[in-house]
Amino acid sequence: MVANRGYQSTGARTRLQLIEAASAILDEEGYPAFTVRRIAGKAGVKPQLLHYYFRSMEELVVIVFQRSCASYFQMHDEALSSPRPLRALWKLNCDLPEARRVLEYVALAKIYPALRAEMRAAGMRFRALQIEAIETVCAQRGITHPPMNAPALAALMSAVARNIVIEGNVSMTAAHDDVRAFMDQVLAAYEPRQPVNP
Amino acid sequence: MVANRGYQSTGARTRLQLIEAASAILDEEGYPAFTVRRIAGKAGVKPQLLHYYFRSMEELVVIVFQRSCASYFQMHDEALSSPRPLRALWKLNCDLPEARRVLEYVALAKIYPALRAEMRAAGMRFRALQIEAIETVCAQRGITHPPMNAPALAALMSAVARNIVIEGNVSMTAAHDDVRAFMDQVLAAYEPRQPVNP
DNA sequence: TATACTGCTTGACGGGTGTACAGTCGCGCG
DNA sequence: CGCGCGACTGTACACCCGTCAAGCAGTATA
Repeated sequence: MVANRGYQSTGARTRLQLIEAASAILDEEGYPAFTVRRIAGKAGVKPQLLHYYFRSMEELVVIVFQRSCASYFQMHDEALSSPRPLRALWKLNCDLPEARRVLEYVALAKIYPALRAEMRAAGMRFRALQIEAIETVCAQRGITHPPMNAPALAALMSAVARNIVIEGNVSMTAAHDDVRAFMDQVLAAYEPRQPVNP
Repeated sequence: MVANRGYQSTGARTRLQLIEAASAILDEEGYPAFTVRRIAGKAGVKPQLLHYYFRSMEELVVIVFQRSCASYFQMHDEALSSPRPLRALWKLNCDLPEARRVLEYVALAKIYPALRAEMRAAGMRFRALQIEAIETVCAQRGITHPPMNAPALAALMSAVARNIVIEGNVSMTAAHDDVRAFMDQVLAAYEPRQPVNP
């Protein structure tokens, strides 16, 4: 038997290539380029192979999304485990590539109902984690009267970061620094601005 | 000469029908249905007429967007002229159909560069108006130390409202009431919650 | 050696997309 | 009447879309 370089078979390897190509396409060219032929082209593979490995585009897009989620979950988890979880979370929310991706999925969700369901589930999962983290921070730091309740802060961070991306998509950056400063001020009620000195 | 029912000619009337059909399609079915044939079908007209009146889909989408802007400008203006401009603005921002539309345009802007430019211009225009309105409110009510500066508040309102719509698109409503409550609390620093009694 | 299975290729289907352009109809005007 | 013109139609192009069925090479299994 031949060494299989970490893959169960060449088939699984091709499959992975397709998933990665799809992911890359979405990042680099956005939802309009998320098509059978473009993805296969990017993967250097015949378009029909896509239907050999995936029932349909809908199945593929869901898998790609779940993969995004998994990798995001790691970053998310690291952020929430860091010394200043809320600052880290906010920074993660502001991560451009990651936030852009969400918008592409939003567009695709209009076409693929299964993706819609998946996004809903993931969204609620992440929000719940964030709410929990915020409440933990409040408890640990003895913050009894935060500027807003935990769900509101979680939703606020998502909203502001996401809107910066949306507006950025049409080259609108006015007021972004201001709203960033505001968020910084809000977070200051929870966590110090500077990292704890070693 | 025949009475022309308010239109310069039947041609102009058909043209308007197409624009309205395009607008309706975008509202009812979203960006994926924004196609020559669907729009013409909705208008009850042969698809080729679309290219008789418009150079391309890009031209049409820009015109449709400008029309949206014009009608939105009216509402926007009324809101900012009302006794409690910020409350009215917030309510307008939360207007579902209107906010949904923006998302469809965002998706289309990925395809049509001209729309991108148009959206940028419009976005900056509206934001500037809002900032001005916020500053006026502060001046009139003697608010010298608002919770945040005017640009931040303007961006914040857009962001929060827009995110509610985005999440609503995937049936996510968790934390929305909370973040609404927070916005209400923020606005309370500027304007009373209840309308002034007559 | 025969069989079955995996991985992939070939070729094609039906339908949708935006766009182009020559032709036709009806009506007003000279 | 005849001309012109604006409104509209017929027909067509080239391309892209997702999907499917059949076949084929190589390997593993029996």
